[in-house]
Amino acid sequence: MIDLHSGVPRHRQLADVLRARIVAGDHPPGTLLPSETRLSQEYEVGRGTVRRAVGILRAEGLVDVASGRGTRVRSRAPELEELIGEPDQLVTARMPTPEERARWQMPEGVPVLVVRQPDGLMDVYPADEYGVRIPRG
Amino acid sequence: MIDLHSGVPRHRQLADVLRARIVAGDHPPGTLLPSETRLSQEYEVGRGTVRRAVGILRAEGLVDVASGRGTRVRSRAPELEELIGEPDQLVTARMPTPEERARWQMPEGVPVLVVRQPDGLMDVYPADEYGVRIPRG
DNA sequence: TATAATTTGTGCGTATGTATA
DNA sequence: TTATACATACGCACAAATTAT
Repeated sequence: MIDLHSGVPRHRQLADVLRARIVAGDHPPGTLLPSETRLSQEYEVGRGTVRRAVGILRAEGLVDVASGRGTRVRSRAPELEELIGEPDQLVTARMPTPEERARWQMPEGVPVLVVRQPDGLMDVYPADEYGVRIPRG
Repeated sequence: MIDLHSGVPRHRQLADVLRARIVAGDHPPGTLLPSETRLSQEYEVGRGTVRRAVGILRAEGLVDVASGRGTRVRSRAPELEELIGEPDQLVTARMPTPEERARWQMPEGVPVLVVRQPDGLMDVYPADEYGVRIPRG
Protein backbone atom coordinates (compact mmCIF):
# COMPACT_ATOMS: atom_id res chain seq x y z
CA MET A 1 0.00 0.00 0.00
CA ILE A 2 2.65 2.50 1.10
CA ASP A 3 5.63 2.85 -1.22
CA LEU A 4 8.68 4.04 0.68
CA HIS A 5 10.57 5.05 -2.44
CA SER A 6 7.91 6.74 -4.50
CA GLY A 7 8.96 10.24 -3.48
CA VAL A 8 5.45 10.90 -2.23
CA PRO A 9 5.51 11.43 1.55
CA ARG A 10 4.13 8.49 3.43
CA HIS A 11 1.55 10.51 5.33
CA ARG A 12 0.14 11.76 2.02
CA GLN A 13 0.06 8.27 0.61
CA LEU A 14 -1.76 7.06 3.68
CA ALA A 15 -4.19 9.97 3.54
CA ASP A 16 -4.92 9.09 -0.09
CA VAL A 17 -5.51 5.46 0.81
CA LEU A 18 -7.81 6.28 3.71
CA ARG A 19 -9.70 8.89 1.67
CA ALA A 20 -10.21 6.39 -1.12
CA ARG A 21 -11.51 3.80 1.31
CA ILE A 22 -13.89 6.31 2.82
CA VAL A 23 -15.36 7.56 -0.45
CA ALA A 24 -15.57 3.98 -1.68
CA GLY A 25 -17.84 3.23 1.26
CA ASP A 26 -15.33 0.97 2.94
CA HIS A 27 -15.63 3.14 6.03
CA PRO A 28 -19.24 4.34 6.02
CA PRO A 29 -20.25 7.70 7.55
CA GLY A 30 -20.71 7.47 11.28
CA THR A 31 -18.32 4.58 11.78
CA LEU A 32 -14.98 4.76 13.53
CA LEU A 33 -11.69 4.36 11.74
CA PRO A 34 -9.21 1.92 13.29
CA SER A 35 -7.19 3.52 16.08
CA GLU A 36 -3.98 5.36 15.28
CA THR A 37 -1.92 2.58 16.82
CA ARG A 38 -3.84 -0.01 14.80
CA LEU A 39 -3.34 1.92 11.55
CA SER A 40 0.35 2.39 12.25
CA GLN A 41 0.72 -1.38 12.59
CA GLU A 42 -1.47 -2.12 9.62
CA TYR A 43 0.38 0.17 7.21
CA GLU A 44 3.76 -0.19 8.91
CA VAL A 45 4.36 3.50 9.55
CA GLY A 46 4.95 5.49 12.71
CA ARG A 47 2.01 6.76 14.67
CA GLY A 48 3.07 10.32 13.92
CA THR A 49 2.71 9.57 10.24
CA VAL A 50 -0.80 8.24 10.86
CA ARG A 51 -1.68 11.38 12.78
CA ARG A 52 -0.49 13.59 9.94
CA ALA A 53 -2.51 11.56 7.45
CA VAL A 54 -5.63 11.77 9.60
CA GLY A 55 -4.92 15.48 10.07
CA ILE A 56 -5.20 15.93 6.32
CA LEU A 57 -8.59 14.21 6.21
CA ARG A 58 -9.68 16.30 9.15
CA ALA A 59 -8.68 19.52 7.41
CA GLU A 60 -10.72 18.36 4.44
CA GLY A 61 -13.74 17.91 6.65
CA LEU A 62 -13.92 14.18 5.97
CA VAL A 63 -13.53 12.94 9.53
CA ASP A 64 -14.12 14.10 13.06
CA VAL A 65 -11.51 13.25 15.67
CA ALA A 66 -12.27 13.20 19.39
CA SER A 67 -9.88 12.53 22.21
CA GLY A 68 -10.45 9.21 23.91
CA ARG A 69 -13.16 8.23 21.46
CA GLY A 70 -11.61 7.85 18.06
CA THR A 71 -11.82 9.09 14.51
CA ARG A 72 -15.30 9.09 13.06
CA VAL A 73 -16.21 9.41 9.40
CA ARG A 74 -18.33 12.52 9.09
CA SER A 75 -21.82 12.27 7.72
CA ARG A 76 -22.01 14.00 4.40
CA ALA A 77 -24.00 16.95 3.24
CA PRO A 78 -26.55 17.93 5.84
CA GLU A 79 -29.41 20.12 4.69
CA LEU A 80 -28.31 23.63 3.91
CA GLU A 81 -30.35 26.46 5.27
CA GLU A 82 -30.90 28.84 2.41
CA LEU A 83 -30.22 32.52 2.71
CA ILE A 84 -31.83 34.66 0.05
CA GLY A 85 -29.26 36.90 -1.57
CA GLU A 86 -29.96 40.55 -2.08
CA PRO A 87 -28.95 42.54 -5.16
CA ASP A 88 -25.38 43.79 -5.25
CA GLN A 89 -24.20 41.54 -2.47
CA LEU A 90 -20.89 39.78 -3.10
CA VAL A 91 -20.55 36.23 -1.83
CA THR A 92 -17.20 34.62 -1.21
CA ALA A 93 -15.62 32.28 1.31
CA ARG A 94 -12.58 31.85 3.51
CA MET A 95 -11.49 29.84 6.48
CA PRO A 96 -12.90 31.04 9.79
CA THR A 97 -10.82 32.73 12.43
CA PRO A 98 -10.42 30.78 15.69
CA GLU A 99 -12.92 33.17 17.27
CA GLU A 100 -15.51 32.49 14.59
CA ARG A 101 -15.01 28.75 14.93
CA ALA A 102 -15.53 28.97 18.66
CA ARG A 103 -18.55 31.23 18.37
CA TRP A 104 -20.46 28.84 16.13
CA GLN A 105 -18.80 25.69 17.39
CA MET A 106 -17.75 24.86 13.86
CA PRO A 107 -15.85 21.62 13.19
CA GLU A 108 -12.49 21.76 11.51
CA GLY A 109 -12.25 21.89 7.77
CA VAL A 110 -15.38 23.97 7.32
CA PRO A 111 -15.14 27.40 5.67
CA VAL A 112 -17.36 30.40 6.22
CA LEU A 113 -19.46 32.17 3.63
CA VAL A 114 -18.82 35.90 3.59
CA VAL A 115 -21.66 38.05 2.30
CA ARG A 116 -20.53 41.60 1.69
CA GLN A 117 -23.08 44.35 1.37
CA PRO A 118 -22.58 47.26 -1.02
CA ASP A 119 -21.89 49.50 1.96
CA GLY A 120 -19.04 47.29 3.11
CA LEU A 121 -20.79 45.50 5.95
CA MET A 122 -20.16 41.80 6.02
CA ASP A 123 -22.13 38.85 7.32
CA VAL A 124 -20.46 35.53 8.00
CA TYR A 125 -22.09 32.09 8.00
CA PRO A 126 -20.73 28.57 8.49
CA ALA A 127 -20.62 26.98 5.05
CA ASP A 128 -21.65 23.54 6.25
CA GLU A 129 -25.03 24.86 7.34
CA TYR A 130 -25.79 27.73 5.01
CA GLY A 131 -26.01 28.52 1.34
CA VAL A 132 -26.94 31.70 -0.51
CA ARG A 133 -29.74 31.46 -3.06
CA ILE A 134 -29.65 33.83 -6.03
CA PRO A 135 -33.15 35.36 -6.21
CA ARG A 136 -35.23 35.69 -9.34
CA GLY A 137 -35.51 39.16 -10.72
CA MET B 1 4.75 34.70 26.34
CA ILE B 2 4.23 30.94 26.55
CA ASP B 3 2.70 29.71 29.78
CA LEU B 4 3.68 26.12 30.46
CA HIS B 5 1.02 25.61 33.08
CA SER B 6 -1.99 27.20 31.45
CA GLY B 7 -3.36 23.93 30.16
CA VAL B 8 -3.35 25.33 26.64
CA PRO B 9 -0.92 23.37 24.46
CA ARG B 10 2.23 25.26 23.72
CA HIS B 11 1.96 24.99 19.96
CA ARG B 12 -1.50 26.53 20.13
CA GLN B 13 -0.29 29.32 22.35
CA LEU B 14 2.56 29.99 19.96
CA ALA B 15 0.22 29.93 16.98
CA ASP B 16 -1.98 32.47 18.75
CA VAL B 17 0.99 34.69 19.50
CA LEU B 18 2.31 34.55 15.95
CA ARG B 19 -1.14 35.11 14.47
CA ALA B 20 -1.65 38.12 16.70
CA ARG B 21 1.69 39.57 15.69
CA ILE B 22 0.90 39.04 12.03
CA VAL B 23 -2.53 40.63 12.08
CA ALA B 24 -1.15 43.46 14.22
CA GLY B 25 1.26 44.23 11.41
CA ASP B 26 4.28 43.20 13.39
CA HIS B 27 5.17 40.82 10.60
CA PRO B 28 3.94 42.57 7.43
CA PRO B 29 2.75 40.60 4.38
CA GLY B 30 5.62 39.49 2.21
CA THR B 31 8.17 39.39 5.01
CA LEU B 32 9.76 36.28 6.41
CA LEU B 33 9.08 35.02 9.88
CA PRO B 34 12.14 34.17 11.99
CA SER B 35 13.45 30.69 11.27
CA GLU B 36 12.06 27.71 13.15
CA THR B 37 15.27 27.40 15.14
CA ARG B 38 15.16 31.09 15.98
CA LEU B 39 11.54 30.90 17.10
CA SER B 40 12.23 27.82 19.19
CA GLN B 41 14.97 29.73 21.02
CA GLU B 42 12.95 32.91 21.30
CA TYR B 43 9.89 31.24 22.81
CA GLU B 44 11.81 28.47 24.54
CA VAL B 45 9.95 25.57 22.98
CA GLY B 46 11.10 22.63 20.89
CA ARG B 47 11.42 22.99 17.16
CA GLY B 48 8.67 20.44 16.68
CA THR B 49 6.37 22.68 18.67
CA VAL B 50 7.27 25.60 16.41
CA ARG B 51 6.52 23.54 13.34
CA ARG B 52 3.13 22.53 14.67
CA ALA B 53 2.34 26.17 15.42
CA VAL B 54 3.38 27.28 11.95
CA GLY B 55 1.39 24.38 10.53
CA ILE B 56 -1.73 25.87 12.09
CA LEU B 57 -1.10 29.25 10.49
CA ARG B 58 -0.44 27.52 7.20
CA ALA B 59 -3.72 25.65 7.34
CA GLU B 60 -5.39 28.99 7.99
CA GLY B 61 -3.79 30.40 4.87
CA LEU B 62 -1.87 33.05 6.79
CA VAL B 63 1.65 32.02 5.79
CA ASP B 64 3.45 30.20 3.01
CA VAL B 65 6.28 27.86 3.93
CA ALA B 66 9.00 26.95 1.46
CA SER B 67 11.86 24.59 2.02
CA GLY B 68 15.21 26.29 2.23
CA ARG B 69 13.66 29.73 2.01
CA GLY B 70 11.62 30.22 5.11
CA THR B 71 8.13 31.08 6.22
CA ARG B 72 6.61 34.05 4.46
CA VAL B 73 3.56 36.00 5.54
CA ARG B 74 1.06 35.74 2.75
CA SER B 75 -0.07 38.89 1.04
CA ARG B 76 -3.75 39.46 1.48
CA ALA B 77 -5.24 39.63 -2.02
CA PRO B 78 -8.80 40.88 -1.66
CA GLU B 79 -8.92 41.48 -5.40
CA LEU B 80 -11.75 39.12 -6.28
CA GLU B 81 -12.87 38.38 -9.78
CA GLU B 82 -16.62 38.71 -9.78
CA LEU B 83 -18.90 36.06 -11.14
CA ILE B 84 -22.44 37.20 -11.87
CA GLY B 85 -24.90 34.90 -10.20
CA GLU B 86 -27.89 33.60 -12.09
CA PRO B 87 -31.37 33.21 -10.62
CA ASP B 88 -32.00 30.06 -8.58
CA GLN B 89 -28.35 29.22 -8.23
CA LEU B 90 -27.29 28.17 -4.73
CA VAL B 91 -23.88 29.29 -3.54
CA THR B 92 -22.02 27.56 -0.77
CA ALA B 93 -18.46 26.57 0.06
CA ARG B 94 -16.31 23.68 1.21
CA MET B 95 -12.68 22.66 1.30
CA PRO B 96 -11.29 21.51 -2.03
CA THR B 97 -10.39 17.95 -2.84
CA PRO B 98 -6.69 17.31 -3.52
CA GLU B 99 -7.49 17.10 -7.22
CA GLU B 100 -9.16 20.50 -7.20
CA ARG B 101 -6.26 22.02 -5.30
CA ALA B 102 -3.80 20.63 -7.82
CA ARG B 103 -5.87 21.68 -10.80
CA TRP B 104 -5.97 25.34 -9.78
CA GLN B 105 -2.71 25.30 -7.86
CA MET B 106 -4.52 26.56 -4.82
CA PRO B 107 -2.56 27.32 -1.65
CA GLU B 108 -3.47 25.60 1.57
CA GLY B 109 -6.25 26.96 3.70
CA VAL B 110 -8.31 28.25 0.79
CA PRO B 111 -11.86 26.95 0.28
CA VAL B 112 -13.79 26.63 -2.97
CA LEU B 113 -17.06 28.28 -3.86
CA VAL B 114 -19.63 25.80 -5.09
CA VAL B 115 -22.32 27.18 -7.38
CA ARG B 116 -25.13 24.71 -7.86
CA GLN B 117 -27.49 25.13 -10.78
CA PRO B 118 -31.16 24.26 -10.49
CA ASP B 119 -30.53 21.18 -12.64
CA GLY B 120 -27.96 19.88 -10.20
CA LEU B 121 -24.83 20.80 -12.12
CA MET B 122 -22.15 22.39 -10.02
CA ASP B 123 -19.36 24.81 -10.76
CA VAL B 124 -16.40 25.17 -8.45
CA TYR B 125 -14.15 28.22 -8.03
CA PRO B 126 -11.21 28.99 -5.73
CA ALA B 127 -12.54 31.34 -3.07
CA ASP B 128 -9.38 33.41 -2.87
CA GLU B 129 -9.83 34.58 -6.44
CA TYR B 130 -13.55 34.58 -7.05
CA GLY B 131 -16.73 35.93 -5.59
CA VAL B 132 -20.34 35.67 -6.72
CA ARG B 133 -22.23 38.91 -7.24
CA ILE B 134 -25.98 38.90 -6.68
CA PRO B 135 -27.48 40.58 -9.77
CA ARG B 136 -30.14 43.24 -9.70
CA GLY B 137 -33.54 42.18 -10.84
C1' DT C 1 -18.26 4.24 42.76
C1' DA C 2 -13.77 3.03 41.46
C1' DT C 3 -10.39 1.08 38.29
C1' DA C 4 -8.41 -0.29 34.16
C1' DA C 5 -8.04 -0.27 29.26
C1' DT C 6 -8.31 2.24 25.08
C1' DT C 7 -7.57 6.23 22.25
C1' DT C 8 -6.21 10.67 21.09
C1' DG C 9 -3.19 14.85 22.47
C1' DT C 10 1.18 16.77 23.48
C1' DG C 11 6.17 17.14 23.63
C1' DC C 12 10.77 15.81 23.11
C1' DG C 13 14.90 14.10 20.78
C1' DT C 14 17.00 12.28 16.85
C1' DA C 15 18.03 11.10 12.10
C1' DT C 16 17.93 11.76 7.21
C1' DG C 17 16.66 14.05 3.02
C1' DT C 18 15.92 18.17 0.08
C1' DA C 19 15.92 22.97 -1.36
C1' DT C 20 18.00 27.42 -1.25
C1' DA C 21 21.47 30.91 -0.68
C1' DT D 1 31.09 23.37 -1.69
C1' DT D 2 29.30 24.76 2.51
C1' DA D 3 25.93 26.46 5.52
C1' DT D 4 21.24 27.29 6.53
C1' DA D 5 16.48 26.01 6.76
C1' DC D 6 12.62 23.37 5.98
C1' DA D 7 10.40 18.31 5.22
C1' DT D 8 9.72 13.86 6.60
C1' DA D 9 9.80 10.13 9.75
C1' DC D 10 10.55 7.38 13.81
C1' DG D 11 10.41 6.29 18.70
C1' DC D 12 9.45 7.21 23.34
C1' DA D 13 6.98 9.03 27.21
C1' DC D 14 3.34 10.96 29.52
C1' DA D 15 -1.21 13.51 29.88
C1' DA D 16 -6.13 13.76 29.11
C1' DA D 17 -10.59 12.09 27.60
C1' DT D 18 -13.60 8.39 27.03
C1' DT D 19 -15.32 3.91 27.52
C1' DA D 20 -15.51 -0.65 29.49
C1' DT D 21 -15.15 -3.55 33.59
